[in-house]
Amino acid sequence: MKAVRRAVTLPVAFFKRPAEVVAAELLGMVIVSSVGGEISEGIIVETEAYLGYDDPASHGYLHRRNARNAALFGPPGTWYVYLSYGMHWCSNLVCQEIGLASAVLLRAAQPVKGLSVMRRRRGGVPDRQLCSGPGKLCQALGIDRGLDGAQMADSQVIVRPPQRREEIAVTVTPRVGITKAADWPLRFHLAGSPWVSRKEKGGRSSDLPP
DNA sequence: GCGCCGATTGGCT
DNA sequence: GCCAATCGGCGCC
Repeated sequence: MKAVRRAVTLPVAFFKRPAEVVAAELLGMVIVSSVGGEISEGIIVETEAYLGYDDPASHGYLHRRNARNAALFGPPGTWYVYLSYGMHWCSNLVCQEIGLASAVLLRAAQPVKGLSVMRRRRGGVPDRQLCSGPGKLCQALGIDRGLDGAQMADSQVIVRPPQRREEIAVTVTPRVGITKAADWPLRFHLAGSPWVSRKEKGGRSSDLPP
């Protein structure tokens, strides 16, 4: 009898590190959704780091905790999903340690599998825009509040390393759509990727070891 | 291609 | 009231 191939996902230890490290290393990894029994999958091309209670742009700034952001204060590897502007879901993975309120926001992905599912969920927009933003990514992958608070490895949406790790170039820019600490360079994306949420306008490129 | 603006919900001042 | 880790449509250059 053949050995069953177990789904390989990231260990909790991966998330037990500073959010900016996790954010950079998530680039090039694969996000796999089986929500609703339908597989859809993409390569993560854009992320943002939120550092925790010291970060004015973090929902957990100054330990501000409420019913909505409780998952952000959970253990590393926890999904934190919240509603933005009353209509878009945004997905984060908690980093570092319990209570720090540090996380990485998934901002964009390159669709690679389940394109028809994504197109249906996204209402037939051009493929380039299926996952080119945090709200779009959630809609394409079927992510909503149902994922909030789940441990990633036990959930219907997991992240795994790519089949083979290629050398990638990461560009760092300020974060998007925030007003506080808006100049902190904590947004990361694959250099030159056409699948990101907005065009590059400057930013520093650097090579990441394989 | 770029910038402005409305939609819509919930938590906070 | 006011604001927000957004999106898509519209007007204008």
